Amino acid sequence: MAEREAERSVSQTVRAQLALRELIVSGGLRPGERISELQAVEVTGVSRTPVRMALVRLEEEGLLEAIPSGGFMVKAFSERDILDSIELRGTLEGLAARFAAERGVSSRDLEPLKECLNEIDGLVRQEPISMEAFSSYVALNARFHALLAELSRSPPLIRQIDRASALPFASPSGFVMAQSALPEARQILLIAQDHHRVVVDAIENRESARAEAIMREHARLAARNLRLALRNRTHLDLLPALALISAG
Amino acid sequence: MAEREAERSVSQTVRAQLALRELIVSGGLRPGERISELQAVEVTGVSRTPVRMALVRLEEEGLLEAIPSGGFMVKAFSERDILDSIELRGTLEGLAARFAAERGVSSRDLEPLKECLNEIDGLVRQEPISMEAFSSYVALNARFHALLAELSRSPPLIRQIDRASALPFASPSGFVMAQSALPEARQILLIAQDHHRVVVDAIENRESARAEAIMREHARLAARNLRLALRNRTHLDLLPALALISAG
DNA sequence: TCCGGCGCTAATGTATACAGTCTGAATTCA
DNA sequence: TGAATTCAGACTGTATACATTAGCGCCGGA
Repeated sequence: MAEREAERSVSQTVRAQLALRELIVSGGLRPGERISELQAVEVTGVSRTPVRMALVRLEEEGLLEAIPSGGFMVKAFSERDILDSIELRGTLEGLAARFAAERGVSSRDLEPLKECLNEIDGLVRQEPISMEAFSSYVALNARFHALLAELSRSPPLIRQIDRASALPFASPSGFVMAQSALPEARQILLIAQDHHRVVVDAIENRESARAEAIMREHARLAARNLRLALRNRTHLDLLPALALISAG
Repeated sequence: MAEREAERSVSQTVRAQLALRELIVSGGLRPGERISELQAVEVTGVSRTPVRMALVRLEEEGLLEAIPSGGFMVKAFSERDILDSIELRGTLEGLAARFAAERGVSSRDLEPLKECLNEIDGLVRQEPISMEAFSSYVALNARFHALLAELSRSPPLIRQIDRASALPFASPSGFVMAQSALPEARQILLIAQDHHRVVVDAIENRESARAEAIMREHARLAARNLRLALRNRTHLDLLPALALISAG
């Protein structure tokens, strides 16, 4: 073993999990397609035991589905599933925002959030948003949402949001980048950024109801945009990617 | 192998998972206590491989926590964690109720819910509620909440509710039964049952906002009762049990 | 030609052997 | 006497061998 000397620090299980997740979200395996252990062994380069562990974790994560007769397949999501997931996440994040506002946060805690906001501002200011900028936006947006969840100071809620976010919003694939060329993209991003700003303001002023409402609205906007996007391009393959951009 | 001929139908992994979960929620292992694989092997009677799978699943489920240096320990929950979990579940169930109301359900779909309601009615009618009746109530209440989640027709949401419900509400242990003797128990059950009735009515009449609001209120009542109960008896060991009764 | 049964192959589920590492204690030196 | 270092034990992480089962194709009969 130890064929690859680099990055031997992390466990084989984690490496397998990352590799398989990447394979799934990048579209290397079609939804509904079976994923055999030996196949996974070849892909990841580790033994069957860590591969199995990774598969179990990915199942719990929601990316895989157990086949009754044994083994796993890539989980397939309907359009409705993804729309629901967006609203679900919005609801959870609304609760997180409410908790943050109710519990009260110091301005010191809000600092990272505001930094994030400013960085995003710098990105969306560009007129046609470059693919690189859009890529950065995706990362920053994820960071903002993660920070917001943390602000709730509720481990159970943070955990749940993590679970809810993991799935249909996973892939920063090529499809996503392609979306950045759309003329509406910048508009969506500007509105989403406005939502971000409002929620920070609401939390700062302890307006819990407003904080919760805006995050729900944020999700509703995302869902609406996804629905619109689906009118134009009906490739189901694009769903995860579209969900990502729509989730703003 | 096959030392126990009975129940060879289910896989070793599932058996191990059930046995270990029972061990944890029944209090056989204290929160924070480490659970070694060999120990688990002795308890479950299966080999290390299925035991490991079960441990990973239980970690993803939230009952266990990974120790950085390796292995797992029983997860410890603070009072705040449990209160948050109750509110979290209420929020998710509120969304489920809203989905059900928005999407519209046939009276045929509501039939099982109403049956459940009637059965609970029969139980709470008794003046001092017997331990057996209370035990039945716990089961029926869980059934009601599961049915409600199903009514949302949203697999992602159902899954999430399942996850949120699993944890601090797990153990139907002896402690729970002891609670049934409390004089306030019946009052709590009656109010909770009223909530149940209202949500079914709201869904039937497509009042989505009302359906959502009542489930949130339901959770808030539960949280308040738990807080009150904690004033009297401050044993942290009782938390899961108290959460269960308070979750009504 | 079609249907059914039988056998094979391959993949999963399980068990166990092996290696690396962390913990804890005991011993030794300052 | 205290602290540090080393050694031993155990436990996890990993790899692989074994068994069982499900799926699938082929062959034979109607």
